Amino acid sequence: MPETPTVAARGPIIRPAPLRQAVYDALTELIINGSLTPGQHLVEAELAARLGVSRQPIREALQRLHTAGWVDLRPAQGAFVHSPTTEECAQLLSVRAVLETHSARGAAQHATPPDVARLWELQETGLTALAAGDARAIVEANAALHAHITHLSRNAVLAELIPQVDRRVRWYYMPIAKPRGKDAWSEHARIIEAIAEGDPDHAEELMRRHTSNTTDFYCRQIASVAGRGV
Amino acid sequence: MPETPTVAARGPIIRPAPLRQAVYDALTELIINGSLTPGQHLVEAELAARLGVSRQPIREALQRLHTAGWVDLRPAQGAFVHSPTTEECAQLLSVRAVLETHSARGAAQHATPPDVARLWELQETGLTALAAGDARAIVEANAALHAHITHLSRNAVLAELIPQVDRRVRWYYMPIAKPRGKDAWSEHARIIEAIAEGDPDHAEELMRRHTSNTTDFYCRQIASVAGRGV
DNA sequence: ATGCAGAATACTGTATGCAATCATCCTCGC
DNA sequence: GCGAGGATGATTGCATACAGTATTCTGCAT
Repeated sequence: MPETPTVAARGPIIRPAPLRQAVYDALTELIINGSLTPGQHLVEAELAARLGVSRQPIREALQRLHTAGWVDLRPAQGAFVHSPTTEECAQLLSVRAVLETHSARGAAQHATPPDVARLWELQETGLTALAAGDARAIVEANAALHAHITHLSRNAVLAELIPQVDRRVRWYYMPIAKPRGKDAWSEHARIIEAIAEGDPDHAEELMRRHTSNTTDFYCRQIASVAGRGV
Repeated sequence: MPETPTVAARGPIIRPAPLRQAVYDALTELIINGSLTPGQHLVEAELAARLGVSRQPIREALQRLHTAGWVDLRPAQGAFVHSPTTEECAQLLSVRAVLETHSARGAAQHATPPDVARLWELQETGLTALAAGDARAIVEANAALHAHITHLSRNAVLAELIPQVDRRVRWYYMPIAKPRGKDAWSEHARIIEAIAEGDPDHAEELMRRHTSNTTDFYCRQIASVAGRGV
């Protein structure tokens, strides 16, 4: 559009960077914060108008959202916000457990002292968020810590795959972040210690138990609430 | 890629015109068989002319190829066929090992007699290809068998993630398929037996050793050719 | 009143056109 | 001779336009 992109107070994209990326970020945000509810039909023209762009970047972003598992793309019918089921959450957590366990082993093999120092920093951030009781900050810190452990594993494929799973887990994990937090972060500390000592077997085993605990906690929480699966 | 077998019951497969899917398949084929070499710049207009479609489906297919790891997409510069490194191959194989191991466990827990019968059919196909010495058929049968084991794990997330890794492994695996074949398929047989007996621990352990053997074989092969291993 | 058939509508899928950007190469100055 | 700057060609990114198809509403017959 010939309009000057200077005035972009709300909603519309501000960055002169690739539009599809901005659209992708905007849509994930809208899905995470609940502006777009599971099962909702996403009309391309509507989204285009809402974000102030044409349908083309919208389509490309929807493709990426599809491969990332955020939306279901049904041919000749359009995009729908993905509706997570309890089975899928459990599967997601189980796969995440396997991948994270593997990355913990790699991290213990490759981590350097500066790397470990960075981990302790992230651990501190998490504890602060936990003390403040900010669920969103807790989840974010948790993701940052796990992401860095993945990074330390020096495995590009792992680093590419885990975020795909982890971001979705993050979404489902939000409601249980606070009650689970205390135990989780003390487990984190032990994992970091094992990585610092360069003990792959120990780090792997600790991460296995950590993710297993998280999964169990989630399943129990779901069971106690019952009927949260759409 | 396998469509959901739950609905694929009757009626001729009516494909309205999923051009992007056809383009995606065509391009992957071109990459696998070497018509498009690693590092090559993929010009949209050129591909469009070559496949007889417009640039739009090409663009969408390239997006998917990017997320699948087949091409690198550099902003404002275009798509380039991904150049695999030996480190990446090793990482790919290690991640695949972890995921396949997990899926073998799931398969042993959920497989029914008909499922097992199907596995034996696929095993037979593989042995036939092995006897014929057709490298391509061997790799294909191997992929089919592993894919079915993944399917039997009844884990949608796994079924979504593994092909992303496996198809790329398939590509790198081609050169070593024949020499590795004999041992691989006898190991397959034992894994199928464990699944048939519903023994998750045994199936998991066998698959772990199987993938480990494949990884080692690959690394040794690379080392003997290039002179530098991992 | 209910079920079905037909048309209208809305949306997706595809094609084409235009502007911005990047790479390359030639020319000019030192 | 060598490096810097600008011009030119090519290619991507975005927008718009058109065609095909699924959905929905309406009207009619049962």
